[in-house]
Amino acid sequence: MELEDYIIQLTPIPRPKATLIASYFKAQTVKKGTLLVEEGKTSKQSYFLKSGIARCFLYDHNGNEITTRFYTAPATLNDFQSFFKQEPSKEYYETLTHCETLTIDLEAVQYCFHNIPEFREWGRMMLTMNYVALHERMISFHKFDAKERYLELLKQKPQIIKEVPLKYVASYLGVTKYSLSRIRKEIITSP
Amino acid sequence: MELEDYIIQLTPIPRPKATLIASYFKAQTVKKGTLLVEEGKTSKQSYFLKSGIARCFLYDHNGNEITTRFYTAPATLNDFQSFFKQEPSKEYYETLTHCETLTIDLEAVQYCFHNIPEFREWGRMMLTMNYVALHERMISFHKFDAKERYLELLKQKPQIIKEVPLKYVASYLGVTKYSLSRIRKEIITSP
DNA sequence: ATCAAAAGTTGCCATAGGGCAACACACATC
DNA sequence: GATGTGTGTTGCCCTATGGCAACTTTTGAT
Repeated sequence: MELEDYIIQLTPIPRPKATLIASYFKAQTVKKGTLLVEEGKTSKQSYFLKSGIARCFLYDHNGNEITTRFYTAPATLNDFQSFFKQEPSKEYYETLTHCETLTIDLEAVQYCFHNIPEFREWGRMMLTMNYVALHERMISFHKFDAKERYLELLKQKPQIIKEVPLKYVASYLGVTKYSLSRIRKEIITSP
Repeated sequence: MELEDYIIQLTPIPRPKATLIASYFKAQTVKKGTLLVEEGKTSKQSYFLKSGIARCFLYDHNGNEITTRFYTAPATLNDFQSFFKQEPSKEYYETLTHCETLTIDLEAVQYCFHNIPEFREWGRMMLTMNYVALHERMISFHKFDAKERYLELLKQKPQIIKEVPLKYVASYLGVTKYSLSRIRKEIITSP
């Protein structure tokens, strides 16, 4: 999906303004397995994912990777804390497929923030949406068990279940790959 | 803590501006056990907690209360989704002690948003802080077990452990009150 | 087509935490 | 001081999930 259309879809904004905002982004193609943001480094860019899938992950104290979030196009991707505060990121962001992205650097974001009120509004919308999504995720951990969370993800984002290796999905759901494999089996054998 | 000082502490802003912002809030005292926001109702106000403790909670599918967040003064308290989008809240917000609050309604917030750039900035800061805090919480669920989460809470917000009934703390940590009671015992008997 | 590496599955046993029921304790009210 | 309600503890057993090791399947590179 094009960035313009993505913006218009999410916030009431005249098309020319959306086009203007989109003009500050630069197109890029990124191959599978690329780290867009690295732990310990300060994020210099924000991304719009035009096509493809990405994930955010970190390591626990045993050195195991934990996937904390998936991004499926169309989506915006950045590390709020690192990008806006210009401090080292605590997580990695990695493409899981070949991706087409649009990128924008902090300078351009700040320029747009000051000069395009609709951009501010869009930014606030993005932040709120992210907060709400995270909150829902947190609640699902309290209310549901692993199997229910898996079924919910399958319903909401089947693309992830289909295209992403099980181990990443497992840690995202808060279980091991062994457990998730058993959950799958259970679902298949007893519907 | 006074709202002015709270604002100044969190965002670079001249005191007169902070005073101006604070002037849009109205003082109130609220007794223990009051619901500030109710599930199913649209939140009309945002709160600054000058003193006291509050919590946010909801019910799972078994009818059990789950505490999703604690607020210890000084803190701002609102339901972003319900307040800003004016849609029904999905959760309850309840005072756990007698509280002194300052309240502001949506109209005043919007007026300030349009007329005080520093207020916008402060709002964005609040939202970012909330997002980051929630994200940290989410990560702690992936990385740590119940005992470790308890010890972390004890370190970060001892006031909550001291003053809030165990059952609320338990559901906040994602365990039953039985398990939390056992975790406590374990910590006492084997340090 | 072949082969190596990555991904996924499964048997086995270990462990964390759930949930009931009974009990202990504190404190507020009368 | 008696009584009741809310709070916290604990014994018991059960279930969900963890984690290792061995295995099968899929995928990707040459």
